[in-house]
Amino acid sequence: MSQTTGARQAQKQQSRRALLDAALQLLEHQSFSSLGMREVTREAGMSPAGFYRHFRDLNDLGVCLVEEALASLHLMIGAAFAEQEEHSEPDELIAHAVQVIADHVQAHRAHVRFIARERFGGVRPVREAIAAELERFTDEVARALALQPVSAGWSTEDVRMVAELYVDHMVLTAAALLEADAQEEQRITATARRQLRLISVGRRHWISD
Amino acid sequence: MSQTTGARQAQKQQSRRALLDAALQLLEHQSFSSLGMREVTREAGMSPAGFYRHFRDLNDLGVCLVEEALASLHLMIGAAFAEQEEHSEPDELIAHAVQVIADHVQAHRAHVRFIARERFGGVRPVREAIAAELERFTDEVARALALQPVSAGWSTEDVRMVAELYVDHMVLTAAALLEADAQEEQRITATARRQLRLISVGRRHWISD
DNA sequence: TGTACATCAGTGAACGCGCGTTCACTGATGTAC
DNA sequence: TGTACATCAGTGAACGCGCGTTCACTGATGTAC
Repeated sequence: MSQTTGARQAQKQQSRRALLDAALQLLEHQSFSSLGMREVTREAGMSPAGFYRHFRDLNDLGVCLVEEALASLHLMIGAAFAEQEEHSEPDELIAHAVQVIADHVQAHRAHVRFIARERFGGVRPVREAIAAELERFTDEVARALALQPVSAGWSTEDVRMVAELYVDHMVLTAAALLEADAQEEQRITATARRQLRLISVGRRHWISD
Repeated sequence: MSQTTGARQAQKQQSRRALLDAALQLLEHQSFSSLGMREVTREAGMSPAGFYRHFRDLNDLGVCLVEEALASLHLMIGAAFAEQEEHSEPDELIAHAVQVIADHVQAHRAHVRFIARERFGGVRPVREAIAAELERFTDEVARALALQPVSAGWSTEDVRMVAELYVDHMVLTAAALLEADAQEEQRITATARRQLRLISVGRRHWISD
């Protein structure tokens, strides 16, 4: 029976999860390059040698975290764009988008912190994995932007440039929200809405080459 | 005589410089939180114990690096704004500003890398020092923007929001240029110019509250 | 169902190594007379 | 200028400690008959 046959696999999966979660936990107060694997196994309640049953080394674990963190981001942006028809007013749409980011930070704090911290961090494999995922992410945003009426007649470079601006802005806003208390959160989201409005005004009056 | 009296101080200053430079050198391939102080003294050609004649610990050295790195950035932005009268065409001004950034990255590669990498890095004292300096930096930019004719009638919040957008954009562009070869540099600067133009268009058509 | 063997996730001890910090020291530089 | 003493930047040895990795192992889970 597959239910019992999978028991071992299920346990292994659970241990792997424990290692990933332990790492995310520890990364709240340090950056990835200073993380130790004894530290991670200790936090996960496993003996040091057990680590090697799941990952080749810490960088391997790091790359898995990148994929995991950006998968949830993909879902977020998908949801945000899917709902845009519900908001006829541009300002309403912007307010909603910023709220989606704030909610995402609330729900995936550790993942967002990891991406923000390691995007320009000192560990090449992790940095490159993040760059590659954000690239794909920007493509996705560019495709969605190209469908909006305001982009009619725009060159692909111009659409892409706006997509990059939005993605960078989103990641920076998320990073800023990480350390904010309730009051700072108000200020940050208010500023983010203004900035998105400025970009939106720029798009409406843009003359594409 | 003060020339000879200062000999000891001058030598000390030189050793301190050697430690800072050694750290900057090592930070090309790792992040600050994984830096070791034996590593730094080794690179500087000094015995480990000598370190304590100059810094309390590595964080102390890190904060000094922040101040140093952002001092050169202040000079840069000052120069960029001072020269703006020479460029009557907005597009020319934007192209010039982007060139100033590219030149700065070329001339202060290690400093720029340090700021980009540690801005959201895992070492709190360093992160907070960078945040504080960028804050002052943004104030400076906001003051310069307020003087431009296009900002007439704008609320201080709106001017500040644009300043933040510019500073973030500048730091991101500088970070992107760090790892770029000649061809990528073309793409990055071209995109940066487009983005600044979009923001510029947004500013011209903005209606401040 | 029961039995005998295979698999393999996780253990615990061991290894050599580099770490950060301390300490008493050395010897060039600085100062007082 | 010359001498005797003070300062203090930098040394080299020593410390205890936690690191990453390896190894033979244990015992629960899975498989074949």
